[in-house]
Amino acid sequence: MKKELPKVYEPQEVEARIYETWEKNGCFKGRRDPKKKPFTIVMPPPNVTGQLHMGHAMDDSLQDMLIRYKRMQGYAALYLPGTDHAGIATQVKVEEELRNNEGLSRYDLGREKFLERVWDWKAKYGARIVQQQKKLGISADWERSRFTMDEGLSRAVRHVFVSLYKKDLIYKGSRIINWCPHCVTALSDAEVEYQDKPGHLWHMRYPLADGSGYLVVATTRPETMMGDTGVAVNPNDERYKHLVGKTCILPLMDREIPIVADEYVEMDFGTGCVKMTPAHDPNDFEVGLRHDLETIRVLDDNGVVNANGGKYEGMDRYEARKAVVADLEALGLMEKIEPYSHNVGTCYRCHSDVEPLISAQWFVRMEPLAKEALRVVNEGETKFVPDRFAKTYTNWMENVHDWCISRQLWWGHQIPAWYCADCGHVTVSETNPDCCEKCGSQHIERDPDVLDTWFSSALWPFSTLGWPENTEDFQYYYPTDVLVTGYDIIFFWVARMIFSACEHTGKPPFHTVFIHGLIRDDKGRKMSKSLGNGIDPLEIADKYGADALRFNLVTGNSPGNDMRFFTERCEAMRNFANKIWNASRFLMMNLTIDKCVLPEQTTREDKWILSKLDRCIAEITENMDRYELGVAAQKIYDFIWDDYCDWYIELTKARLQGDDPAAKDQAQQVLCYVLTEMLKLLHPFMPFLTEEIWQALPHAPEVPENSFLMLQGWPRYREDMDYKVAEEGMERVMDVIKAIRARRAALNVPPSKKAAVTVVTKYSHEFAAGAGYLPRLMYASSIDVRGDEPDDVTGLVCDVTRDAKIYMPLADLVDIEKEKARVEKELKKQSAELDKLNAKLNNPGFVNKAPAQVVEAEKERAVQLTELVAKLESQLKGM
RNA sequence: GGGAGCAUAGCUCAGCUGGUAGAGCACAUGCCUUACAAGCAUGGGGUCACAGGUUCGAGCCCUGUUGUUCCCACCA
Repeated sequence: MKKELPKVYEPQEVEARIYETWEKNGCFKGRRDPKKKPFTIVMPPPNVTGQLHMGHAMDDSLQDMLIRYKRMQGYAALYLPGTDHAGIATQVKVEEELRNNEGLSRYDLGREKFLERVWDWKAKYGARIVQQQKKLGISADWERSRFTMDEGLSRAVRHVFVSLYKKDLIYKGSRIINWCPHCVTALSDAEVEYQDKPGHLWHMRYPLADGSGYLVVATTRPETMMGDTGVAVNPNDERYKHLVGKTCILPLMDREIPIVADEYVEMDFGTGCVKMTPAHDPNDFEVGLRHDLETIRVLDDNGVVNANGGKYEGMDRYEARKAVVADLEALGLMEKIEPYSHNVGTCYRCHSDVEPLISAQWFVRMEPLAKEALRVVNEGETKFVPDRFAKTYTNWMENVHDWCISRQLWWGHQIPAWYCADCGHVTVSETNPDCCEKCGSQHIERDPDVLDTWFSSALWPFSTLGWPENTEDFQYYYPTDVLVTGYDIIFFWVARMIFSACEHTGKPPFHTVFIHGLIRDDKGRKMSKSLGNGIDPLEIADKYGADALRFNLVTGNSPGNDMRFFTERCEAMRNFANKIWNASRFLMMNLTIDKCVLPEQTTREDKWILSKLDRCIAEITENMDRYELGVAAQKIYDFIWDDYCDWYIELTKARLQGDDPAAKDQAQQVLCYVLTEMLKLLHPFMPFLTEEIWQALPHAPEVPENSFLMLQGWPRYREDMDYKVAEEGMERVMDVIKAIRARRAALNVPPSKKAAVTVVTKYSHEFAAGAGYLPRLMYASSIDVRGDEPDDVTGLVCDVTRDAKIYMPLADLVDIEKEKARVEKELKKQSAELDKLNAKLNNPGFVNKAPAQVVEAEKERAVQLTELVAKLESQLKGM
């Protein structure tokens, strides 16, 4: 069964074909199986209109690696995908399109027609990202794909809303909220990004009403002064004590406002007098409540001054700022202007400055919910990996404010609350009511607002499984196992899933939160549209293969840390893929067996590689279980390249190309067996390549025809194996080979020039067993392995390893002085090491206190080093 | 104002519970060795930021310092 394969691996051709086969054969399907343990990952739903970026590629790849691993381990794995309606983001996009193409606003269309457009958009682009995920090899159960505005999920949202409302955990109230004048909606605290921006501190004079002078207030926001309803000073401030209780005149508005004393005011900041604008500042609002100050909103929903703003009405907030400042200056009321940099809240979607303003919104009462959400993390029912993120989470949860959940958008889950025009009662109901539940009036109107998009995402781990129905899926798969996401959405999403799940299902939604970092460009900058430094994962996958991309994304950094993306690294990973391809190609070219069974008799080099494989399996399994995916990937990389390719294949060539059919079979069997196991270990990381190769290999007799690598069992390590002796022997031989290579390289001897090699060692039997491969690896024309020194070593180059002495007739190539210097240097190095070691062993502290195992190992090392030093000394003496 | 991360080879980063410093890329030398030049072999290159401490032993643990990045927070 010889196969002709291209010399270079071509992922482009392979990947699409393999994926299609997997999908056609239902390999990704989550199947409930009472005999198996479930393992569930719900995919963080990307935005419906989104495009796959590097962050998704990493997030999805990590999930896919975990799910493939668990699937191979025999779990009933479910990888549940879906998309998010992404309220603001999507609505903004459709509005943009509408404006650009038809010059219309959403108000021109009206709510119903506009929503039709959004659904059209969703239908058009919603599947795009799924196609992109498939290119990466994501093995999600696509048939179960959910959308946050599906009927089922919408029912869950209404159910939750009503349930929380009934428990008084949702309320409507007038509070200071973050308002985005560009998106024209309220935002939650989490949706505000603070940026340090250069600004000014304006010192403005407010004349006292009694004409006895003026106060100077310092502000960063002069444009809100029309809404000032007081000036506050600290009660202990001697400068102003006499003014408390008096009034001053608000300039430009000619309104008399009280001077109040409040602890909130810091005496040593600014002037110690603060203008109070309760409608536009959360602190002022609180002060206003304490002192019964009036609340006057002066900005409308678009950030434009309203009728309360006097002559400034109709001005945009920035315009108004300029006008106010100019007018105050003209009146001589501007005391001074200082440059001042301060934190300005911006909208996480459009980055406009957020306007704090008073507004009637719906809120989730967080304090009672946070309690359980904190408990499950503190008590370890839900673990963060790496665990430092648990602190991030608990810090946030401990200080969380009530969550503003209403949005003045159209795209989303409309709030299930109806207002009665007659009695004012609010009816909150899962089903649409005909009349007011209190007075029976039919004059009821539904709240036009929709819910925060994260309100529905918060239910994702259970709403996607059919909850609130107690479905079989829900019973079997819930709670889910691992949530994989970036640290940037712990607050938005992870925290909210946890408290929602605890509240509604009584269980935390997953036992592990696996956090990864962000992907940055090669200079360490965040990838962003505005910088234009984003790298398209699909382009990379096209060029280097999805496998190479995946491997790149999982290696070279530790969990939770940001990663810089280097295209060159993809190249290195592609080379790795190609390396495996060629190793496999080599095997195919030499293949005469049609079943892969580990032979009963094995050679020492077979035992060596099997033993290495075994350790590799054990370690990689452990790493995978500890979410150390990068370490696991690195280990399989090293094993394949260094141990299997660079050594083992070379060691088998003599047998493969020799005349002994039994030896030939034996070598093939082991090669094939080890390759198969390696492919399994590598499969979670490089699913396409491994599947492609596996399909072409002979399998174990029990493996059915037409089966897939992705559905094979995860390798087990064989505890019965004890190849320690074989392994050590092999490594002694390898040391000699390496020494010969090094000497020849140092002397620039081309491989074509063979030499007669003499090895002096007490382990000569180990070399005898290598008669087949040694000449090739030692570039030897003849090999003489002996226990005693040869009689005449004149004209021979000498080198030593810890267990052997090597002679080669290359002396004519050697500069004897240089050679001496080299040996002396080596001797010095090794002696120093030996001295250090002896000092350690003579230190009673070490011998008595260090673990016996460590002491033994060091003693052993000392013996070896002593031998080596002795050899070096004798070598030097002979020069 | 709190909290966290990072500082290791020229570059980018690994280094798990403390036990002789690693990888990839880059560099140098020699190789078209019958799987692979996207390769093979060999080599150079590190006071593990700094200062203390714990320990028989510290890149790793503790304290402090410096530099840097990020998150949170209602000083106008």
